[in-house]
Amino acid sequence: MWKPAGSLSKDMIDQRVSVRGWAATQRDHGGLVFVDLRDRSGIVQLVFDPERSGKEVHSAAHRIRSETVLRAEGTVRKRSEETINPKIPTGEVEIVVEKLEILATSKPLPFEIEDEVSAGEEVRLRFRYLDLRRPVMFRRLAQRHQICRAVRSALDDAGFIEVETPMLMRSTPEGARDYLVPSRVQPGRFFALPQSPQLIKQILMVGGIERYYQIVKCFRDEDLRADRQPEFTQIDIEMSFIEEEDLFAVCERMLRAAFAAGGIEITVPFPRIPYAEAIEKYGTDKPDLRFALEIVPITRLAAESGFKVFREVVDAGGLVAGLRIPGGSQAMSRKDIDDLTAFANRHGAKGMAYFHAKEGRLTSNIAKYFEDGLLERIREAFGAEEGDLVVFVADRPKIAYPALAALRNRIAKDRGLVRDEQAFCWIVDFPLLEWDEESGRFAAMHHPFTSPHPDDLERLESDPGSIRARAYDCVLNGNEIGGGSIRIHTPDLQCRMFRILGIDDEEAREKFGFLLDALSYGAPPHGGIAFGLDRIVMLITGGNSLRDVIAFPKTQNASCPLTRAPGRVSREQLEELHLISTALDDDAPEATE
RNA sequence: GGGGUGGUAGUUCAAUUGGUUAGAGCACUGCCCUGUCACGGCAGAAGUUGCGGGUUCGAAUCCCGUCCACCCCGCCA
Repeated sequence: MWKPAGSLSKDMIDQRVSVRGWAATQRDHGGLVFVDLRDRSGIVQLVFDPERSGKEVHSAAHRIRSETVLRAEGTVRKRSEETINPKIPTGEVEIVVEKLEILATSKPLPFEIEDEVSAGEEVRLRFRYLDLRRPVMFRRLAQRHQICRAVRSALDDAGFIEVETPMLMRSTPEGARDYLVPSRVQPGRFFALPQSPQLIKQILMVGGIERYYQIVKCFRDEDLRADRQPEFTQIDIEMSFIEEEDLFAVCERMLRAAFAAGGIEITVPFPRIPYAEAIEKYGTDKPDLRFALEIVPITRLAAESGFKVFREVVDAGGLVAGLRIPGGSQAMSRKDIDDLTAFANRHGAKGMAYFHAKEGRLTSNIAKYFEDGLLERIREAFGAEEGDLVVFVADRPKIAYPALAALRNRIAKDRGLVRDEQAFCWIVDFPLLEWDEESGRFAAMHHPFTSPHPDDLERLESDPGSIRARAYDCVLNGNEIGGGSIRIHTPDLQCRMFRILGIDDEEAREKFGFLLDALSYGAPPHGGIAFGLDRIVMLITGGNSLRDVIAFPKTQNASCPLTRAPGRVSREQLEELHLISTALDDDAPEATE
């Protein structure tokens, strides 16, 4: 007899039903009382009629307030033609209540429970249980669940098994900052929460699991962003006896299933783009391919100009490159261009030069430094047509490319060039190492367990900077949604790799001995990847923030307004853990001088 | 660590740019109301203007510090 509120329909007319849920709104006419009852399935209108509901039930109805929890029993009635509410799916019927039970009452609400959210985020998170009652929030969580189901099912079909891995692990050098957990039993020693189960899943491959996956929480103690939470969920995958293409095929099938669960059809296979090409064309290793707007290098042409800024950059071995903004000369005001320049400055560029394509030639405040023939060759390089604007950044590649990438995204958004589609790609052939200015040594671009490209192996010691890695990222619409690599599976190569990273044999033994040992007992060639589940769900549900697809997210300073975590602990707890806090404690008595 | 935006009633916002009693919508309380669905009507309560200090005859408004939220840079193998 119990029915979900959203399930009521014409088919149930004259049936006696019972519903339970929350009072969304109450319209008390003194005589007639209407209550919109909400549960997670939807809303149905309850009617309290003094004649049909009885005196007691009717008077109890006056006590119903917003978010009163109740159970009602009554008869489904067809609404008369003029009282049908077309705005809700159950709008053709209503329930004439004959029995009413008030199960719980609610204090006045800090904000209204409706999809068009008016409250600020801090309030929403403090009262997350109210926020979650908003239908859109339930839909997002339900969708997340469906996506997980699809992922599990797709990987299951491909022969993967889900294996749980420890949350209390060893802290390892490099990578993000670890969340540490002190050991009570072993004074002065610490566990680390996993940044990802990287090594443990490789050990699983050595253990003959062959195909592992896990939907698993990971922890990184770094600063937050709209698309970064300190605790987040990965779809973690590892496979034995495979090459890159085998993994890509599995992932493409999995992603197609995941997006289908979110009602989005995607095209596979995804284009493969070498890292170097991505940087040259888009300035970034996570290009948004929903629009073209490719970067055009004009370093050689810039060298011929009399423009000092360009000349100096070229002489220092830098890059001069630009973007053609179709119709930009006509559409953009001087202020728009100034704003764009300020934007480029925020992203590291020292300035932004520009040309208008007008009356068949390029003009601007710097055109006088360029001969006519040179201007024409620059115009041709960009294919600039009447009314276009061309903007330039000149700097070291390390500065210029990111600035151009940021400009590219900004311009496409501003000018409405972004197609409504899901543009996936694999970025491949990453460099194995990158030079770290701070420590004055090479660091692994992906991680130290990534296999170098076999063709480059002989240069590993002689020219480490030139080695390609068997690493790859999966990129969607300018977002990195996954990354992984084919791993090193022999102890010799792993030790060579450690040495290049400045980890000597002794330290390698101390910190990664278990891995080297494992690799010594017949490790299969293997590789894997990890996808950011939260990001994927965010992109599928069209959200702007990870916080909208995580039930209980952290705020920007990594705290939880609901539980007020992190909190203080007692002196006794610290002592038990052999810890002393160096932080000034507000609750402690003032230190006297 | 750095840059930006914001913080005023439970909540979302306003306050003529330093001026005398800090307002409005929604929510809340009371009364009235038999076809509403953003119900309606009448009346009412509700404020440490984030916090601390300063300038001033006078501060929500200006200055300094600090806390919180959001966006970005750094950081995130």
